Amino acid sequence: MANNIAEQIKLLRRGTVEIYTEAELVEKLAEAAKTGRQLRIKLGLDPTSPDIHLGHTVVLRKMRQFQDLGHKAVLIIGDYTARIGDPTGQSTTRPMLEPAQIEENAKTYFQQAGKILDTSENKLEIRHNSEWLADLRLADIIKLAGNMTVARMLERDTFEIRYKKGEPIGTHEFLYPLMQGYDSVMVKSDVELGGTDQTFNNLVGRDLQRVNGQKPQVVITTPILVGLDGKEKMSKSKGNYIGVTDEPNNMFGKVMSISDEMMENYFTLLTDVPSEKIAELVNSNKTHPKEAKVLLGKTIVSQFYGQQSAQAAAVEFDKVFAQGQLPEEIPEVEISAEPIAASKLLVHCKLVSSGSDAKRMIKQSAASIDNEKLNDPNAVIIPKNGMIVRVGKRNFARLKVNP
RNA sequence: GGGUCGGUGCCCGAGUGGCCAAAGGGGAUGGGCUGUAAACCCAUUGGCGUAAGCCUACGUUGGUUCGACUCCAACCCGGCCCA
Repeated sequence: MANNIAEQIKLLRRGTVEIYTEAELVEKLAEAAKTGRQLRIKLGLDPTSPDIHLGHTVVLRKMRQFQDLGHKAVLIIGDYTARIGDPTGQSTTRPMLEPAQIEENAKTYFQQAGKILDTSENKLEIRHNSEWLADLRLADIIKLAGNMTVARMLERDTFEIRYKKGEPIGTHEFLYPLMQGYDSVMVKSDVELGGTDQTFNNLVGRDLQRVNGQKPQVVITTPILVGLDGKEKMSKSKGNYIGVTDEPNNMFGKVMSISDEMMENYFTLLTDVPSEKIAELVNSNKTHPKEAKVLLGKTIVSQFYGQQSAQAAAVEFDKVFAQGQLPEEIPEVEISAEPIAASKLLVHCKLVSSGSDAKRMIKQSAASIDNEKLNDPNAVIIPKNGMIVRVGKRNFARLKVNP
């Protein structure tokens, strides 16, 4: 690994928005190099939604870089926070979670995060914040709260925006940044990573550490990855995400659907392709955008499934979408040999959400059987083995007739 | 606690007794153009029913009315102002 501090900084700086402060980071890295002490790199995670997507991997990849430089990842499971119901999600309060559910989620999370992180024992430490938060008494909490002013709290942009818009802000919401900051104190973190949406919370950690006589952590913020729609942040609930457990073909296809403008961002944040190379790839005079995107797709898929699967996904994609051929694998649907109305058949194959939807699709001539367009929802179909039912470009079903 | 405004379909938002499954926009889906890109264009967007039509839906519960998303009452939730 790079021993040169300047090189380390260059590496760590890629794909970050801000480092508070870089000078302090240099100092810590230098000290670590000199004394051999591992830096403690903190990352808080929310155990309410276990499945992780590429948006999460941005910060996880940054964590991995620190690990590769010899430092220790300290993951904090916000189990206590989750038990109360974390309101950080801008508007609505999240539901409280049972401890068992939290553990379940955390397990899934680690399974998935392990695809990015180094999970060897001396590189990873996992803590639950209930460990110290559960024991705090009211007096402790009030004292903690005394470290923060209301004006300061309102600087936080989500609060500021909501306050100006007249949206409710629960008093307890002021406690979350304090709790997270307190986590930093308790694990003696040297560096905290997080998306830009966590900036405020993480900076509070610095304040609290200072108050508690610790050297303040360096806060590194990473960009929020834009989702497939090109507008909003990638999130499961918005459905604009690429999950790390998505099948290779699906993953590749999703990458192919992003807009050209997003490629540079994805290359920078989700791959190790050197920036000079990226510049060439996103310059449409030098590289055809589609070619660049295929490379992007392959690179991303191979991180999770290896070169071979990535290549296969690219081939399959070309076959199905560029050439309009049938995909390799078509879900098989069992059905009885009874004659059935076309619209019902689509419902049976789960290619549409309802009978009405089926009728709509047929009316728009979006549905076909064995490549023949359907035009009458009531047409009677006699199911035959191997019949291919299709709706739109990408929804297929192959019939399997039960005698 | 008092006053006041408001709660509508996935989201935003119009509607203020029948013409309302509810304007408009966003999103989503299907199609066109393409590189399953963007932009743009067209269409669709509660469920059931072959259809006529029926059912469910406008915070909750009751009421007025031939008829309510629209009026009344109570309740629940939220904003703002006052204390």
